[in-house]
Amino acid sequence: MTKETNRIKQNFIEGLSHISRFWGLPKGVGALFAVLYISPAPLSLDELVSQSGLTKGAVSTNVRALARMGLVRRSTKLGDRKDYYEAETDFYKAIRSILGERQNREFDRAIQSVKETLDKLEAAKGSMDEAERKFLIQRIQALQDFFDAIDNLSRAVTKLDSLGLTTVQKILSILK
Amino acid sequence: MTKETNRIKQNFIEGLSHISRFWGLPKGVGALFAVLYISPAPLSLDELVSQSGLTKGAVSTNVRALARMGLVRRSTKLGDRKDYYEAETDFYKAIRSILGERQNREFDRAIQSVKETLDKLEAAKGSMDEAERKFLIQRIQALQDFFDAIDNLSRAVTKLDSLGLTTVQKILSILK
DNA sequence: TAGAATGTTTAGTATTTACTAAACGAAATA
DNA sequence: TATTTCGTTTAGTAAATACTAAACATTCTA
Repeated sequence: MTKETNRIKQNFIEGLSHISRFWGLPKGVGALFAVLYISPAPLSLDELVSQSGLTKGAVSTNVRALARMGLVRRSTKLGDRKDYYEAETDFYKAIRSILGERQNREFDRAIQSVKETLDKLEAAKGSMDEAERKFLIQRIQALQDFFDAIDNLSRAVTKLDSLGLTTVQKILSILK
Repeated sequence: MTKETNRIKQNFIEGLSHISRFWGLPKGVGALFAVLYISPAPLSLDELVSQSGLTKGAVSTNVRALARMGLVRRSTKLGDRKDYYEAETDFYKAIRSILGERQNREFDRAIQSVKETLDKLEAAKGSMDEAERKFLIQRIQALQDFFDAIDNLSRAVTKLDSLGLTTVQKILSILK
């Protein structure tokens, strides 16, 4: 591999590391995805270690996170007990996977707590100032509705085949 | 304010703190928004201090972050030099503000670095293996296209008046 | 079964982030 | 001009996070 090639790849890896951090993920996650994404063939954990500069432990956990998000796939070669990883190149598939993941975990629980507050308010009829109760219910219900809308949008997105420019234009033209 | 009322409010504040952290924001941000959101009137910085349990410094910086995101508005009262803050209740407006904010800042810069890599690859004709160059260009171009699609989607969203259930259903029904 | 190869987990550390307390600056009032 | 009121900034600290190095468990091979 030429010096120039190497420099360009390094630049790309750093770029994705940065984007990764911007999205609140460890930069190692971005770096590993970058390494895999510009590799024409699946890479083993040790290859990831040498190409990313991270240690085995870090690669192990970060690449697992990537797999959970659907951004990389795990594969094996016959007669080789190493695990190999390759980048998912269908980003829409990855988005669907990520949204699905988030849906089921903390996001739902977090939203649940808002619903809980609402239930408590409904039950508190009589035990608190009625005007205030009405006000709080109205406000928190509006928040709840908003979360539901987000939830629905995310469900909608997971059903799309892609998010190409034409799709977006289509959406826009219809709603404008 | 009754004990019960207080307990319910506290529950709500904790809920939003949690959601805030889930979205990668300081929990103080969520707490402050919650306090403002369930307040029928704008609150001063000192009132936020007492109702959130944070110190002045923390409230100052966190509430400023909220204002930058468009989730709270600053206001003043005549003949009173305190600043007052109130929650934005139009969440779609807030979303537009947040997306607009993100757009212009780091996200653009991050994406720019991918574009940069692409340019370098284009310029590297001759100075590296041609097959590999073509491969890298193809891959990174695909990533670039994806980012552009996201960018367009976010622009599209900022143009929507709301994201109500009917809107989402409309999108779905058209694209399915 | 001993040894090697592989991936995961753990314990400790470094880094980053968000907070507190207090100093500060600016603006209003006396 | 001195004093008070208010918000911001700063310096230091606490907490959370992501990493490294090494121990560990498991599976394969000799």
